[in-house]
Amino acid sequence: MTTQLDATTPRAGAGREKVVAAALELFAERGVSGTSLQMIADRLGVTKAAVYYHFKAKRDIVLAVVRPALAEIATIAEDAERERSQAVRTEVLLVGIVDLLIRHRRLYGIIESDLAVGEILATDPILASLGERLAAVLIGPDPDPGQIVAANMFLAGLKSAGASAAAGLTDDELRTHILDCGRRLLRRRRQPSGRTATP
Amino acid sequence: MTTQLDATTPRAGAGREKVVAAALELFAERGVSGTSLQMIADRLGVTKAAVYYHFKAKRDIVLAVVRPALAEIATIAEDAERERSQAVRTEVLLVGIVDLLIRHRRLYGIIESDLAVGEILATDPILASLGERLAAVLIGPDPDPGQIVAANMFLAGLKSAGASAAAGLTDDELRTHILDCGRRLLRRRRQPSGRTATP
DNA sequence: GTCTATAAGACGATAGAC
DNA sequence: GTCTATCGTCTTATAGAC
Repeated sequence: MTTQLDATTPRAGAGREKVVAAALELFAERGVSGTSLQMIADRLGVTKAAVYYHFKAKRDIVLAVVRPALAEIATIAEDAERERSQAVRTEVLLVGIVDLLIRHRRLYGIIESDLAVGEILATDPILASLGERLAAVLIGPDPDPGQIVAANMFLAGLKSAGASAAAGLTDDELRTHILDCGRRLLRRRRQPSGRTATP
Repeated sequence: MTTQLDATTPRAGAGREKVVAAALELFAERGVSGTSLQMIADRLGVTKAAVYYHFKAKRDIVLAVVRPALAEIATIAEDAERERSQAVRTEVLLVGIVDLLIRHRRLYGIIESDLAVGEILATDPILASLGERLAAVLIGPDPDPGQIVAANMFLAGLKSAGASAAAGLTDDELRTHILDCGRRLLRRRRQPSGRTATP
């Protein structure tokens, strides 16, 4: 084992990762605003100052918790963007996001359920535009308002669908049901104004 | 004008209602946890102590802001429960909730986007069970897991669908699109295991 | 009904010893 | 890498004058 740097996290260490793990649990339980550095320190059995050795601000802990999953979403969006048909782009992104949600169930709720997180994410220019970019790939170039509403409902609903309904479901069952919801919401409908295809 | 009590708020007064109005604005802008009593007082041009004359705790302000709309939802749920067919119950509740969302756009986001609100609402036994009760009426007596996931996605997605997509839409257009989403998600599908009807 | 003043404590963050 | 100790600020909430 060398001390070479990891690609995603500068100076990754055991202590640093313990902080991230404890923060993830607490953020999921009580929200980011509802979690103090004292609580993170208590869960690890250390003091606040020890936590500050690994991260110089709370904001950096939030980013460290959230960034890996968001980077994964960005990769999935790139994969989807390479597809030539919009129907396939939608399907690739849909399956990719749902799969990611299943693998990181708790994380999705953290991002979606705290206004403070949005402000922190807005700091990072790549992360800031991710939400809009997802919606854009999900529904294609010139969407009608109905599609925008549907895409937003799906992306926001992912959180709760994964959380409160997860009671007795296996990962595979949950994935199937959420995918079904996504397809229902995002399937292209006939244009209300008449034309169904362009030459 | 007499000084008789209002049914919903004990000792309703102009000052009290100003506090509620200012709190509603701030909660919508910055979340409940992100709003201090100082901010509410500043917006009204008074001191914190003046706010404390009307409400003895922040918790009570949150309840005063949220309770009227939740009471309305409860009434709609009762109306829906009186219908004999499940399809009609779903439709009545669906239309009622969406209509309420349109009328109180900001409020829905407040309830959904702050874990602290959930804890406060859990204090009030009637309000606490409202979410589960809504899902129950929305999908009927013995729902399959897919319906539960769909109902949760719809109820959670309402918030974001109303907020970020509302850019250039009139209330009526937004209502139409959200209703369309709700019907797509909640329409009963064939049972995957075979039987489509019971004798 | 609104004010000043203040209590009592949590918060994020820092300095410096070990 | 973790500690003690602390700074300065913010928080909810109260007491008592006007």
